Amino acid sequence: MGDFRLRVFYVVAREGSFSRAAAELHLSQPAVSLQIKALEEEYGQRLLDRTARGARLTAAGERLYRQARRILQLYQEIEAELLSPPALSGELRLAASSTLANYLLPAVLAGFQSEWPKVRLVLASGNTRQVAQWVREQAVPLGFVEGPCALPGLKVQRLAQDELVVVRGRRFAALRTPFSVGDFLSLPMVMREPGSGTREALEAALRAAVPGKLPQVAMQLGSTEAVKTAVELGIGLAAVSRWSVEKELRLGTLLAVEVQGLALRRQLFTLYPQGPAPGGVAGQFLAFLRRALRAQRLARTGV
Amino acid sequence: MGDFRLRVFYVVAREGSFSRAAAELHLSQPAVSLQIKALEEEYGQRLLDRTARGARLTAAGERLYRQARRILQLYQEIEAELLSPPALSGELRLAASSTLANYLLPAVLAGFQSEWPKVRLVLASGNTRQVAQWVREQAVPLGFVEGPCALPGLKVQRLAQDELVVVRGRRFAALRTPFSVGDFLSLPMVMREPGSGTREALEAALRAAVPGKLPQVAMQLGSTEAVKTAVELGIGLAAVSRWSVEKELRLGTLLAVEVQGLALRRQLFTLYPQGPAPGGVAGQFLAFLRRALRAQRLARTGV
DNA sequence: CCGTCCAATGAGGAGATCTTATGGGCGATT
DNA sequence: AATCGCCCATAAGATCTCCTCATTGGACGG
Repeated sequence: MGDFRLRVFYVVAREGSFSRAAAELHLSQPAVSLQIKALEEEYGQRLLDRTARGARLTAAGERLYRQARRILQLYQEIEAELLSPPALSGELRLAASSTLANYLLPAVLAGFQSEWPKVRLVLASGNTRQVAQWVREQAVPLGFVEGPCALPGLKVQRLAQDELVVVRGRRFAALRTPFSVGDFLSLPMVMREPGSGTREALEAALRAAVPGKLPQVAMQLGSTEAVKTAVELGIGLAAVSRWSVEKELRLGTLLAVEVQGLALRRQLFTLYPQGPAPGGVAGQFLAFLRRALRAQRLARTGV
Repeated sequence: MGDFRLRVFYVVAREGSFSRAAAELHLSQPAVSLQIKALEEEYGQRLLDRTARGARLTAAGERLYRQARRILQLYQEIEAELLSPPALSGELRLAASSTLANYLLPAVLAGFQSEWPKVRLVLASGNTRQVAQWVREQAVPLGFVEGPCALPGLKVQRLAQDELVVVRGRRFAALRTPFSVGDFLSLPMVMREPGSGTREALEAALRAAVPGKLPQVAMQLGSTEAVKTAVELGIGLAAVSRWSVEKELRLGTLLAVEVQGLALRRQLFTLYPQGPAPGGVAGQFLAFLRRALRAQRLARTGV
């Protein structure tokens, strides 16, 4: 990705506006201000003239801008050279636990596929323990899971953040909003089976908020799709990954419910066998995935 | 300074060794390992082959190395263009409190002078309050102080870290080393006058460690040079900036004493009038100073 | 086979950077 | 002329990155 600070400057200069640049870079406007300020302090001179209608380059800024373009171009060349090695091909076997396999990875796989059409992709899904096992046995070079997972011979690395969102059906009576954790615990829940990453994350968050209390499980189902349907039918509430209910939230068949004081975030991890980070196709895929996740932070849809 | 991560890679590649690169960059060896690892993960491939006797570039690493050289050269061009604007000239008036004015700034002023011979430099020294006053009245565009300092209309910015070191004369009986804070408090001290940045820093550190107790002042003197002389003569101990006793420590006329549990670090600040950071000659000087400080972190001599 | 050198790993902490919330200034609008 | 709106600066707080210290693991050379 190269030199972030320089990229920020470049975009601000090109757009002639701090806030437009912030939007384009998926940053807040103050963050952009700070980056520019740091750059100006590094060089000891004003690079941009702030006006009421945006920003214009100073003479020094003009000089920097010209060089910045050249540098950023070189970074692009690097990406082109390093990320498109001589026609990657072969088979890439991956393993992922349910939410990742169903909602996050498919889009990424599609993008990867279109960039390297010669690679045959195979995605297995299983629970966290299975995925870890497969990776440790080297059945797959790379695995993705939704919960903490430590096994000897296994390297675990944080990949992204996922946000769980509590949803209700349209007709499910909304108490006063926002809910307290207490309200929440008094309502019937639809849940996945114990051991599912989503369920464990919810229970961990509840333990942290109100030790010793567990939610009332009105119904237990084996897949997120089934859970969503049950919630749509008004059986109860559920906590699911924001990724899995994007469409339903847009359609309005499910409604997000805010529960105060409940930190429903969890980490997503990537697994690979102990030793150096995977290279070859697997390495390329991981790098591709990381770039996709970074780009996707735009959507503010978790991550 | 450009893209630090790329520079680290470049040096490792050129040196063929993580640890030699670490030494050259004034970093620890693990820090270099982590930078390289991050780069390798970003591109999804191994860039360096680790051997028992160092590291060699892989094919991908070679490609990156070539581009890295070009990019780093462009950064140098930027510095050359932006940091040498059309023959800076005129007068630069600065103000600094005692330790800075006596021990840190002179070398930096000399360097700046030789880079911009046309600039006439004037350095005033005074205590923290005076310096702040001068800056606020715009008598100088830039001031440097050794202690916290908040005044309306004044912008304060952390500049560097300074380490105070406790010293004793050769013949001063050393108790068992290392000292405890209690031992330390029972010994006679040579000190600057109250209000001096050094003294305030020492007293603040003691307050933090042993509330309510103050050191025994055997002698109070008006300058650091006088303090040093008194300590050399065995009057007592003193806490002084490491910068001010570099020579004496090397000569062995003063000896550093470790006092356990006493955090004798303080921050150095730069002051300028509220508003945009100073530009022109003052801005250039500040940028020059920051680069000098960064480079000097090599000496491990505080900063 | 052991000593030595080099890089990797883990724990802990300091610093950098982002976010939200808020203020101030200039132009445009009425 | 006063007000509204847009844009950038600042402040406070939280997070996360990155560095250092200490230690482990591996390979080469004696």
